[in-house]
Amino acid sequence: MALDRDSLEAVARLFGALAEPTRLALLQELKGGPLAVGELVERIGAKQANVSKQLGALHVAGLVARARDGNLVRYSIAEPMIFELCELVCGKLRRDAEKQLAALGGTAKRRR
Amino acid sequence: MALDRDSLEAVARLFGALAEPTRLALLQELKGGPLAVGELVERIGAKQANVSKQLGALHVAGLVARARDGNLVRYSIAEPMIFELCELVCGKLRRDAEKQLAALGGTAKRRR
DNA sequence: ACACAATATCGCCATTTAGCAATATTGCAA
DNA sequence: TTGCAATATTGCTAAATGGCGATATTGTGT
Repeated sequence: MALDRDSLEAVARLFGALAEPTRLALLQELKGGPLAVGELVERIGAKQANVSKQLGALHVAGLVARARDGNLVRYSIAEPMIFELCELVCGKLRRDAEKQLAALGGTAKRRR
Repeated sequence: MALDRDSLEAVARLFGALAEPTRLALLQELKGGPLAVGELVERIGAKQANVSKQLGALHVAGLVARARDGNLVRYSIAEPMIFELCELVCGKLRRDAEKQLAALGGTAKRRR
């Protein structure tokens, strides 16, 4: 079935939330379990203000959940689906890289 | 395994290519088979210049292939994977919409 | 009350980008 | 060649956005 303009915009917004390296890095860290903002700041080496902002964007998109825990705020993955998304994309990138290698005369690559 | 900064940027670029309603509309039309630029212009009701531009973006991202056919240029899907991506996203949006409905007291929804 | 730590928000700047009109390119036919 | 149709590109403007420093908010102690 064909999606109407509004649905396409909603899909685009969701993809847009995944279209930034910093946000992807945050999601990657959260894959291991909930983390507080400060821990995320240390791990990805970005400024606190920006980490907070990007977490806010992920939260608005419904991809992460927030939970106050005393003085800190713990974020967690709200949509495990995003890892399937990333796997699909990584698969394409791997295929592209292998093609590139082959075109440059790399050693034969295994096909599974 | 954790992706490095460059890989995250590559993934982000790919998601970015899917983060625009017009480009999603183009891909949706191409799902039915290859189409020339003019046909796409008619179907999605956008200006020719913009359609050409967005098709170029999709091509750079490696999502569509172009083939000259006489005086026209036919585009086609180069990565069927994108439809799995969209299906995952649409699934989430449907779940969200159902939740919203339930919260507002909508009729009971079937669980599969 | 106070001080302090963790997080969020604000104002700003620089970059990116969708859309547009106009123009350039490309290929076909006469 | 000339003319015409299909597509691409260019120059532009307006809007969105990532990152920054500074500041505001919130919660926990004392």
